[in-house]
Amino acid sequence: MAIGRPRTFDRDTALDQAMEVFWRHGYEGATIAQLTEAMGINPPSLYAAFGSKEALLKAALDRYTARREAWMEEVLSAPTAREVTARMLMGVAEKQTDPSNPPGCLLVQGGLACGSGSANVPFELAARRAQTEEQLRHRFERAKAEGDLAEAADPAALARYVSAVITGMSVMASSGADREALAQVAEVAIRSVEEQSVRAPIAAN
Amino acid sequence: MAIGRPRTFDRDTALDQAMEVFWRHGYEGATIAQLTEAMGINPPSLYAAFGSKEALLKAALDRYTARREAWMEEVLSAPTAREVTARMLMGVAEKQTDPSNPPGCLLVQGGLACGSGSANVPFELAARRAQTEEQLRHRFERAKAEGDLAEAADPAALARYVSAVITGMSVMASSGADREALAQVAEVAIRSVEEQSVRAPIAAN
DNA sequence: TCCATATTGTAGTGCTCGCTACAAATGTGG
DNA sequence: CCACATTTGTAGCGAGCACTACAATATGGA
Repeated sequence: MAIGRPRTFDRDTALDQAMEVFWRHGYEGATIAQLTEAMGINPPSLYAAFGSKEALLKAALDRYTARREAWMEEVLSAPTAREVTARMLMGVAEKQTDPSNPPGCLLVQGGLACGSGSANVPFELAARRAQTEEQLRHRFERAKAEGDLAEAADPAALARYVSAVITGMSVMASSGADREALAQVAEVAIRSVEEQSVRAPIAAN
Repeated sequence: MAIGRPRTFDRDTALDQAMEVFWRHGYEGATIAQLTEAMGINPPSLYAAFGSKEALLKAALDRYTARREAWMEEVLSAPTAREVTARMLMGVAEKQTDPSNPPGCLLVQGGLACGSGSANVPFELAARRAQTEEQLRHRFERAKAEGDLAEAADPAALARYVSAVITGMSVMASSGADREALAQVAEVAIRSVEEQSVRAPIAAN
């Protein structure tokens, strides 16, 4: 059997370029022409490799979350809820203003409201944002079980709160806020979690 | 001199309908066909009255902020920084989940990232969001001068923080969070400002 | 060497976009 | 009742959209 003409581009490299376009212009604002030019390929190659514009977005989102996985694990491995929050928010302040990427977070910039033809894109992004919140909730539940968070603390509410602050920072970054501005916001938020922490945590590790 | 055929629609009513379409679908996701249908007019009437799609958005934004002006003044008239924040965030939790409007905030849902042809729409929205932050900053500066906020408090940072939380809540609301969820976030954030308040404020009002 | 298979580049497809030309309609002032 | 000014509805403009038909090209296997 024959194998066929080999593809001239690297799938993941092309996906990185597409990610950047979606990140900067949003799903609806990104055109196939912009995407193909950034990816260095022609439309038929794009459609053969990814299927559709929306499927390309999903592939880019998969790669986006996969890229942050290692960092997320490092964040969640911090010994206390307060330290988890601090690493998380300070990391976000840095990442969202990293000049080697578009500002903000792809899961927000991708599109909060879309036209009727792409109505499920906002859902897709929201579902991926919810994953981070869930990871935080689990971590905070563990913190409470370990006596690190106060008895009165609500892990789900805290996770929602941290998640909301992250989103707010993302929007700030996308409209031009610099790292110091984001770090100031992070600092205030970190104290909120600190406030609900037990003063002398068990710190069993 | 003659006066001409009278217009058959009310400008502000039509603007309200347009506002809702932009709110629900974003600037790029809203089509002229959707707008004219919601406004109950035909394209030539829209263009004669507002000039262009972008000018229509700006008119809708003007109306949006004008509508909230009275509420903002009521919020800012609260006696302490803590109370200002509480009224603000609890009001936001309620307004952003009010079923008589699309969820979230028009200044966020309108569009964070846009295609190259509408690049200044995100700027326009960011500028309007910045106004709220500025109002909060002024109010917090006054609070500090009145001895209501601690000496160590940074009014600008606090205003940025509250502004970021509002934005985060807006995104949460747009992806389906209910009022209780938003109120929980608000509650945590309010405690952050409380923490920077002087325990027995001068409360000179 | 020739076939089978897959990708490539060119050049479009139909469709919807924001926007407008134009003529009929509807009012006021003389 | 006529002349003028403005709006209305119809119909359609060029441009750009996501997407694809097709032929040329490049590989591995027989």
